Parts: sequence; structure tokens; C-alpha cells
Amino acid sequence: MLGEATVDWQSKRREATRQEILAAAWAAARESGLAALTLRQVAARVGMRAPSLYSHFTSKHAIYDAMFAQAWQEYDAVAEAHELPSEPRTALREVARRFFDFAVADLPRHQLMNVRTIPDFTPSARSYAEAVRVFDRYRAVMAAIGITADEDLDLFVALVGGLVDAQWANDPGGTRYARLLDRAVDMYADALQLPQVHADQEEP
Amino acid sequence: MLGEATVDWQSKRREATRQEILAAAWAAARESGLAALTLRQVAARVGMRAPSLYSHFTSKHAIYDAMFAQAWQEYDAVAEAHELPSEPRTALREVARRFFDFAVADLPRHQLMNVRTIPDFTPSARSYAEAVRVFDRYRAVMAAIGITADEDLDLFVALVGGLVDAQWANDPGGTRYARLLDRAVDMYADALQLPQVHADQEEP
DNA sequence: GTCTATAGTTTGATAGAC
DNA sequence: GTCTATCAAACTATAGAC
Repeated sequence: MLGEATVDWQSKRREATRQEILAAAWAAARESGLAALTLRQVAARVGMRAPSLYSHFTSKHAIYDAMFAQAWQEYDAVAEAHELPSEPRTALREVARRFFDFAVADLPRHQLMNVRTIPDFTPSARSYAEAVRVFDRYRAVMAAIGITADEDLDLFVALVGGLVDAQWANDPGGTRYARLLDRAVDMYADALQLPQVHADQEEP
Repeated sequence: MLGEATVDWQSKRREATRQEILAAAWAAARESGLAALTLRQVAARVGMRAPSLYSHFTSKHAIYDAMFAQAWQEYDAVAEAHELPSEPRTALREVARRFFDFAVADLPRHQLMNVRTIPDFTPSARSYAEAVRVFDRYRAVMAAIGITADEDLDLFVALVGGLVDAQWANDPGGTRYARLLDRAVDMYADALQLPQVHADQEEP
């Protein structure tokens, strides 16, 4: 009587509940701040009492961990969706803009992905693998542009990440550092002596 | 009988206690993380009970606020202490190295100064003024080097800050991004067409 | 003025009924 | 799987000893 169909339905329902809880956690984090998230707050949003969450996550950190993995999966999907232009400098600009826009769109998500904000929280190996997957894709994209040295990859990450952090710290919601992004990328491309774009529309 | 001398002694003692509490708070933050700091933890370090701290600070946030001001005062003292070389690129490297080393030396201090880690904490106007003082000094130093445009100042802050954040996030305690600092500064100096250093010791 | 004692509230987590 | 009940720890605030 309890065949595969029942088990399947149950596990689907269980997964759906997990996703509901995660969505509630993101909403709560956006409202109160990532570190200020409380289990009662999350539970209330899904119509539960706080202890019930422990049927789906072993601890508060386990929720943070699932959020961490989900955020990197989201970014991986964004990166996968877009084809890059063949011209190296244009492609480089797009890589930078893509990461910048994603990081600037959601503060708690950015904090969880790129800043160690929660004391004692370290992503599990399983969740960290999602971040590694994105970095592997980044490595491949940069190789296609013509950049392969580890130090060059690190410098680009630091450059774009620095603009993101400065944007959040000094002008949240504004464009003070967003405006500098293309210029920063060009500066980097010049230093690496990447081929210049054909200046078709220069000085008309 | 209660003359100026008594008042002076009392206020000195009071200020000393304040400083003891702040020192204990820094130590606790370094041990447990900035956001995980508890008043009991701080009080225990100075041989008090938690409520006694309220005689010296009106709230936990007031302690964070005093720490924020103290951190920027510290940096201002570091910046004031050093004379900069006259050669622009060398000076620029020193400005970057000074900030980088300071930020990488102490995680909770860096988080408090440059990252919004504590939910609901915003520095008071009085404390924020300390950060502004440092930025004004930065502006003057950069002007002496020959850099005055706001966008140029912002880009340099983002560049060096990005290396700091990447160092903390991806290689805490290491030198993976510290090694890229001079190269990053040169890249920036090239983009701004700062005069080249005399290549006295090039290709010996 | 400074500290202790203490009370009230919030939060993460566990136990056990159903 | 969800609930109620409950605990330990932590922040805030107040009353009162000295």
C-alpha cells in the first residue's frame, strides 16, 4: 500500500516545504539584516512555530548553509544563461557588469556569498562546492578571453569586488561606484595589454 | 573640600575605566567575532558584572560606536606619523600599503570600520567625524601626489579595499592578495598617466 | 557616583504529546 | 510533521546598597 508513489509524493512535499522556508529566510534577511534573522521570524512567515523548523533543518546555521548554496546556484544559472561576445574587452566588461549587478542587487545575499558576516558560520563542503563550480566557470570564461594566470584572475576578482563593497558601504542604492566599473575594467585590460577594440565610432 | 582636584581625579579614573572596557571589547571581538560580542563577556574581562557596563556606556551599540571612533583615530595616528616620499608612484604605493596592512591586521576592526556587519548599528555623527577626518587627510595626500578628481579617489579606495576584502575572504592570514598590491597600484598609476619612476636599477 | 541584585524579554534549541 | 512546554543564555532596565 505504501509504494514508490507515496514516497515520491512525500519527498516532493518535503522539498517544497524546505524551499518555502528558505524563501521566508531570504525575505526576513532582507527586512531585518542577515545576522539579525531569527527562527521565530522565519517560522511565522511560513505559518509555523519556530521548533517546527527543526524538522527540516538541523540548526539555524544549516539554514544559512542552504541559503549560501542557493545563492551560488543562482549566480551559476545567471552566468550560464548568457553568451559572451567574442571581442575580449567587451566580454570582460560583461563579466564584470554581470557580477557587479548581481552583488549589488541583494545585500544579505552578497554578505552571505562574499563576506564573513555571521560569526562561527562556515559553509559546508557540499555548499562550498557550488561556489567552486562558479569559480571554475569564471576560469574558463577568462581563458576564452585570453587570461589564464592565477594572479590575473585574482586581481580581476579583487577589482570588481572592491567596487561592489565600496558601493554597498558608501553609496547603497546609488551609482557612485557602478559608474567607475567600465573604466576599471579598461584599466585592467590595458595593464594586461588586451587587444584594443576597433575604434569604429571614435571622434565622429 | 571637593575641589577641582577631586573632580579631575574622578574624571580621569572614569576615562580609564572606559578605556579598559573598550580594550576588553576589542579582545572579545577578536576571540568570538565582532557580531557575537556579549556584554557579559566584556564585563568578565574587566572584572565586572554585565549591568555595570551601563554606568559607562548607555548601550551595547554605544560600545560599538566608541570602538568605531577609536579605530579611525588609530588609523589617523598611523597616517599622521609617516612622511610620504616625494616621488608620486612611490608615495602612492605607500598610501596603499599603509591602508592594506592596517585593514588586514585586525578583522573585527576592519569589519567595524569598512563593512556594515552589525545590524541596526550606524555610527553617531560624533564618531563618523573621525572617519571623515581620515578621508580629508587622504584627499590632501592624494592632491600632493597629483590626484584630485573625486572619481579617481573613489577608484583608488575601491581598488585597495577590494584587495583587502579578497584577502580576508579567500586567504585570511596569507599573502595571496597582498602580493598583488604594488602591481595594482602601478596599474592605477599607469591609467592616470602618473610620471614614471626613474629606472635607475632596471636591468642591471 | 559606582556597582550588585534582580526582573523581564528575546532567542536558539530540545523533549514529548498527538 | 507539527505542536506546546520549557531551558539556558543574552540584552535591557531598574532598584537599591555603599
